[in-house]
Amino acid sequence: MNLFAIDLKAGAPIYEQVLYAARKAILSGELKPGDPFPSVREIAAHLRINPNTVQKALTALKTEGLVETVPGIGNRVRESPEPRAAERAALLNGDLEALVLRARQLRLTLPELEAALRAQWSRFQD
Amino acid sequence: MNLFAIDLKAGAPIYEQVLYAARKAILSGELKPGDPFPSVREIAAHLRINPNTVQKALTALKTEGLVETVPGIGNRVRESPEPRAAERAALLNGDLEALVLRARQLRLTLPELEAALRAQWSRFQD
DNA sequence: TTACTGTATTACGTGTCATAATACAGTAAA
DNA sequence: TTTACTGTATTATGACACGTAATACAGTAA
Repeated sequence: MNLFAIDLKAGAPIYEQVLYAARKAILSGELKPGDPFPSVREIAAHLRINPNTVQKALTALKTEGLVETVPGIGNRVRESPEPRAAERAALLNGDLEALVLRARQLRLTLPELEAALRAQWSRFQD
Repeated sequence: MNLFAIDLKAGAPIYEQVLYAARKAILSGELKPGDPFPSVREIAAHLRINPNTVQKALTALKTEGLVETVPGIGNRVRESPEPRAAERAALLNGDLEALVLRARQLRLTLPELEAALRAQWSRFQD
């Protein structure tokens, strides 16, 4: 099974790091809709962490609609679901405000920030 | 004493919310360098939280260089310190990547995201 | 039947968060 | 000097999240 890349670091919960790496792999196109998604026990063995910790991340992935489970078989990557307006608003208000705040604190200019944004954007498939 | 606006919500540690609100007040220009910064006990009484929780946020503000303490007198807003290159890189790589990832998940377009970024940017003083 | 899947449950240890109650040093004003 | 503010430090306690551990059960495939 193709295991997406994860390198665990201190400072954030393990299950969140697994969740983030899986999101990144799916949304960047590394894993495509219909592709098999690694099993709980496989990921756990590879990262040498507890299967329960992996399952916590998997539950979140299914809630987000990025992964679906075929009972008795395993998981696979889903077609991306329709986003919800409320989540869009939360990103555009809260998360962006926090980002701008930090950028201001670091004395970045708007052009610098925009350039960095576009650079990150281009790292994903369309 | 002028108390900056804070409305506590569930989901995030209280001291982080106090820290964020203080950062926002200072970086947005609501509180200017040289202005007195509210005392630990004053903020604690206003928000009806424990003074120790406020002090935790204050310690972080001093570490960031946004606030300084005059012993026996109180706190005041500092001149913003020089940003560190490492922190800039962390924002431009890690934080921006996470933002772009979420925006992609919500199927935002790059122009939409850029427009929202500029809108948030304009909410602060230059 | 055997060996994989996901899922659920209970228990334990650890650390963070928040509160609480004090205590101490520095400064200003009555 | 006394009083009343500042920030700071310490210790204790309770609630909760996180991670691990050990099982158990149902569904599917070879």
